[in-house]
Amino acid sequence: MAGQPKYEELRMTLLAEMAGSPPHTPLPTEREISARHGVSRNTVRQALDALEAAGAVYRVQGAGTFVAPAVVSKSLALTSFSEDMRDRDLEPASRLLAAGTVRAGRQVAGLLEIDPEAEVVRVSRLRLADGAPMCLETVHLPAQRVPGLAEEDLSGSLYELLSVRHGLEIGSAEQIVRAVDLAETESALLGVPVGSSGLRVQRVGLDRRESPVEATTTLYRADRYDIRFTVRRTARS
Amino acid sequence: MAGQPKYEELRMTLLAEMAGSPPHTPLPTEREISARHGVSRNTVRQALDALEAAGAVYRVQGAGTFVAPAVVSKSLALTSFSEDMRDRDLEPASRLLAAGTVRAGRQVAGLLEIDPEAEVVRVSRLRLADGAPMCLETVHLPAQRVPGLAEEDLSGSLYELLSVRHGLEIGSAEQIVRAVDLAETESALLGVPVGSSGLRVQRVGLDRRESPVEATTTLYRADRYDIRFTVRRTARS
DNA sequence: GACGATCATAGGTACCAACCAATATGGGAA
DNA sequence: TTCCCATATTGGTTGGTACCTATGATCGTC
Repeated sequence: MAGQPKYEELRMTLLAEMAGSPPHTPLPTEREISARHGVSRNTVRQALDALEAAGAVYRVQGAGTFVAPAVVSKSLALTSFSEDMRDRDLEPASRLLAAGTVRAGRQVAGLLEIDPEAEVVRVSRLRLADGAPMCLETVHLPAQRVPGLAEEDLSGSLYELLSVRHGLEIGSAEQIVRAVDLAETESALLGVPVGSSGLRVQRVGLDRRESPVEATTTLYRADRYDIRFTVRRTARS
Repeated sequence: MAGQPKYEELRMTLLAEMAGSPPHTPLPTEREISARHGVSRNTVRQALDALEAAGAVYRVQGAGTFVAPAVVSKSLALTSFSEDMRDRDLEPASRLLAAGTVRAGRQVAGLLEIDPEAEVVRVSRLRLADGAPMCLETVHLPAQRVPGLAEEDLSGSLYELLSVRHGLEIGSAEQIVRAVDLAETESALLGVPVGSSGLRVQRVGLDRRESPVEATTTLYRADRYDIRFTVRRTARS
């Protein structure tokens, strides 16, 4: 049984040590952390790189590394609905609306990079948070890669099911976010007035090799859901 | 004047070399790149790290590094409206609606972490793309940090103005995205039917020290604008 | 007291060397 | 022919070292 990398362990340790400190508190210097924890400075920098990327610390050359101010928004990560809701201190649940196998069709086929005539499993679910409707979710997966999925228990985390039962790991996803006017049936299912707006998130999940595994359209209630994230200046290509 | 780091130069070189290759084409091994370009493997890995983060390549341990499939969505970056529109091949423009100095008030003061009684510069602009309305933007900045801003030329890029004239560099920003129902005046300004939905992006721009510099609320037309980005699985904290 | 040069110290870049872990492949066994 | 396993190869992790550059406090000068 292998442990996790040292920089990962160090990252956790530093995160724990920082927990109580007020913002802008300086961390020990890289060289000091290196000496104190008995690891090389490379390893320390790897840990700090991760913390910086996560927005937990900021670094200023010549000055030091500092605890970042507590932020409202966490960094954007690829999470399942279940994880997402738990992060928001809400209890996730699910109501299956439909599940079955259909022909892909042009649009879905394009997203999944398969033949339009190929079969896909389509699963529609109403997802609840603390018992109240939060969003409508329709997932498409190539039937070939998930045999028997439509007959399995679809009340929980789909990502987990894909991982455990079918060996599919989603490593990244492309998302397109739009505001939309909800249709009548959609408002009814979500329990909001007709004419309300919603947040539509279209996602294509990719495996480690950047090959499409799932295409999902999620329609969130505008009054209960928002998307929070941090963006950073990057080198212009 | 110093040149750029080697890994940055190497990143550009690799990006150029990859340009014509079809997806999933393997790159040379790290050791080979290292030898061929006369740099250490660490430097190669730094360059590849950047390319991977940008979604240009993907790596599989034991297999190699490969050109990532062309993606619809670019990685999410901190861009100004002007940059954003040019990325979408639209011509940005601006119509100043209002500019002046007011007391911060509780909400804005909270976002900017200043005293509610302190003065802030408020600038409201209607932003156009290819001549048609795209969004309504209202910016708040601490008056103390941007003396005389309200009297300057506000038709172009605000970020550039802040950088050049006031030495303020926005290094990162926190954003909250919601779908909203547009108010009457808003729909009128944006030129969309009453009752349309819009995408509201609330942003707090931070400088290098993670200290708030600007608070902006932008209201996009739902029919012309979407947000595209890639998310990756990260270690759970 | 105000200002500017000096310098210790912080993070940033770059190099080398070694070993670990996942992978793909080819050769040998069934 | 098929399957499995040893193994070479790839990226991943860790250690160590040296030097560069930005920062900020110190100290001297005006």
